[in-house]
Amino acid sequence: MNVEKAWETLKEHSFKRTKNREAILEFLAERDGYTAAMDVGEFLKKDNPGVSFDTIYRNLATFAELDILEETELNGERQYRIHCDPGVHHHHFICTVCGKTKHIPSCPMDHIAVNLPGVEIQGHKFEVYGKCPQCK
Amino acid sequence: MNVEKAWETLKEHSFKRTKNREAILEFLAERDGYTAAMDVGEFLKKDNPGVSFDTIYRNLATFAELDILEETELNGERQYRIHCDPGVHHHHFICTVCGKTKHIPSCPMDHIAVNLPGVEIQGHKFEVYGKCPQCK
DNA sequence: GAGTGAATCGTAATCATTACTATTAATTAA
DNA sequence: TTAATTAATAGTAATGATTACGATTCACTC
Repeated sequence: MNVEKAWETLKEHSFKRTKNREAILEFLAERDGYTAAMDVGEFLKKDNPGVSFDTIYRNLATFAELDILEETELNGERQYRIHCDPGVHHHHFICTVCGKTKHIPSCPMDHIAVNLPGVEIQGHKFEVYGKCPQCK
Repeated sequence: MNVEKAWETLKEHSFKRTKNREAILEFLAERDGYTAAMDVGEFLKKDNPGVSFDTIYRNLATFAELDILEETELNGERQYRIHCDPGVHHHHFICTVCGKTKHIPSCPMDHIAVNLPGVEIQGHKFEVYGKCPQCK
């Protein structure tokens, strides 16, 4: 998912092109891992010191709903990254030091015979944690 | 893991037998799914209205460290359950309505060729979410 | 360029969790 | 069995991320 594509998606859904949204996408496009919502906010403050929590959290949630960003929760913090392969279900290795991720294309739900009679499966979470080569 | 076994483990590590700890174990032994820390606290208040956050969180964390309880984080809340198969690595299906769990004995790490050269794997999380037969 | 609703600001509230000190209680050993 | 000692707890304040909301500003349409 590149930034151009994201703007197309936003336009399709009648979202406006604002400085804050530009800054969020610009920032996350440069990173290749998960970033906490608060850290995104810190970046926005460089250009816009008065940016409000409302703006940060609302836009990140909007982007996640539109599948522009991927979202996860780590250590009680919400984390976001640019969708690395939109539309294709996958998982991640996540570095616990720097947040960088590695794509894991396979999904445990395909490989594991999950024997759960009578239940209605709505979703799942699979993440691998550790240290990336740079942080070891 | 039954309550007797838990007390043995606690004794081995020189933890004292207190009313609060008895109540926590009694409560969680009766449940067959994850329960939020705050909900455990609510139960403690029945017998001990003045119980403090410190007591609730400290004991739950202690129990998790001793492998008496299993711990997870769901919707930004810490959740605990009696360890259903201590010492044997496994995962859970978790009902998003009532919190009840079903044991998943297999682990994706055994079945998936995770190709992550150079990384140091420290852990992983695999949970399946949905509705149990009673909550459908 | 004016009108309109979306987006934002500024700030307060919420909610789970953490922190800390004084007090109480469970165990140990005399 | 009691006294000593040390863990455990109560009570309460602080923290930190997130949510909420009225007032204002801004992006886009006509």
